Amino acid sequence: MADPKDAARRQVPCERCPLREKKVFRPFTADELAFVKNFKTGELTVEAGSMLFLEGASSAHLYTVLSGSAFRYKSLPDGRRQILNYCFPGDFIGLQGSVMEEMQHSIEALSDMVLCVFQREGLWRLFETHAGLSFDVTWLAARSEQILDQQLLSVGRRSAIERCAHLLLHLAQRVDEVGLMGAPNKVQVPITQQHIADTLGLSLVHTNRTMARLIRDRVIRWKEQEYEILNRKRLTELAGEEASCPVVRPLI
Amino acid sequence: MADPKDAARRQVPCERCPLREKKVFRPFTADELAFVKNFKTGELTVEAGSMLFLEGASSAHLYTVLSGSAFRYKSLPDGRRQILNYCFPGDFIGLQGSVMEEMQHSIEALSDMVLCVFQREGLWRLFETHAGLSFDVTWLAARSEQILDQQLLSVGRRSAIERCAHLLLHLAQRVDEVGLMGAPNKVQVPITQQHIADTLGLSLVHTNRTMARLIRDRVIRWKEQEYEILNRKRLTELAGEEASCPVVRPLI
DNA sequence: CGCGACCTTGAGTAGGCTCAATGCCGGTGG
DNA sequence: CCACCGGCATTGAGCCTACTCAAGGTCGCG
Repeated sequence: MADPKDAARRQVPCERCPLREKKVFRPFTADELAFVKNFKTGELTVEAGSMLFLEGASSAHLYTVLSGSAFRYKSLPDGRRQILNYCFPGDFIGLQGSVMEEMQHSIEALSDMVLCVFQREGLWRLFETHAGLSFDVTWLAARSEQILDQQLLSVGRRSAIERCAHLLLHLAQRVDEVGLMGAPNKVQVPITQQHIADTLGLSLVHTNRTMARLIRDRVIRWKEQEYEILNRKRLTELAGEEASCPVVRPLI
Repeated sequence: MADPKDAARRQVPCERCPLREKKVFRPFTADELAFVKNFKTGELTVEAGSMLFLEGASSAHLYTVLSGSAFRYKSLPDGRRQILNYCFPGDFIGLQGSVMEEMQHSIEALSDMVLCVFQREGLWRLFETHAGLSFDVTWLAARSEQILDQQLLSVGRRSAIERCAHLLLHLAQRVDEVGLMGAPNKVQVPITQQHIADTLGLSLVHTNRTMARLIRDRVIRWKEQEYEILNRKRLTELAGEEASCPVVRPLI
């Protein structure tokens, strides 16, 4: 797990990284690209279900997701679990671990993943030599805080069906941003209803019944590895909020 | 509101800022201190109840809380409100607004406050010239994300009494860190039970009943402008978690 | 064919919600 | 000085959303 020996050798050179072409990511200067290329120490391939980070452990690495997805969570001593956020391609993860001594959350791969690996010390050089990239790191931190804010609003103040609607839209948007939406409105994310329950602070049974309502009313279609949005208008009404427009962001 | 004309003239010079003496804040170099002093453009005094930031507006300012406290929240169109976090002396607020175009949350003063004012553009100079301070800004962003993680775990997965216990301990610790705890275990924070309810995702009535249990069992004492922890051990048991140890942090 | 992972469904319960009233200040204006 | 009002805390009653416990059902895989 996170063992450098597993790092794949077939590196994709950063300047030809397929992610970088997506329009959500801001163009980098040649200099920035060169730095990032050097900052990157390898690639890591992990299987679905692997732990990328473990609460309480410390971590020497930072990652950028190249492909696949993961989720970040915290647990209570008795096993209750709260999923905090999801990680998709382009997401920069592990900053907390590089900045504090000890991870306060765990991250588990939802699917097989490929990750760009960076060393914790490299981050310091980044701050010393590249103001623009430093700002980007901060920007990304602020953005993930924003997502967390939304999530907290949902869990604290929305009803079960509103929470489901909001989450389904949120995931759809994030997947779409990185061009992973299969057919239009087909969201391919390998989550189970248990994941949804743990994200929304609901029980599995109640989540199932709530999703069943959405399915019965033909608002969505649900399959094990993907779902489809059939009635986006209705889903948005239920979520009771605008879907914030996608913003151009850095890819480190 | 946030009007530069209100900026008080009686600036405290940063090098003699009383906050800076507290041991929670890391010592700054003379150079860092000089930069921050220059970065600071004034002070702002606001009354309890004022809005520091408004969801949907944009903001040209960043603040560091010098005295007083505030809370950060989001609302749903129908008025349901979720408090996301509290702001105490030493907290650096408004980063989201400086980094994104538009605020995604509001901040309201709980008490009269004095704030250090910084200009958004100054932040860019900070990143260009001071790697250490840039890292600090990122560190602070990561830290507030951590607090949010804890909060989300609470709201999503803890019972009402566990949530109350956790929040009361959390606030106590934050207040203590900056040396604002009155008598030992006396936490002076001007929050109402409505604030607690909105923080924890509970109704006012249920919050009241839950607090009543804590009061009846002599775990805490509750007054309008402060509460006192009578039985910290019990409160910690209820919260079902360690109170994370205070960490040395930067003060910008 | 059995097993594990996931989804479904039923039944009963309870934690937390809403509505509604009351009590208790402290401030304000007549 | 008193009456009134607004903000906050408190309490009762009834309800409902969401939870728990418990069984299946389906599907893919070894």
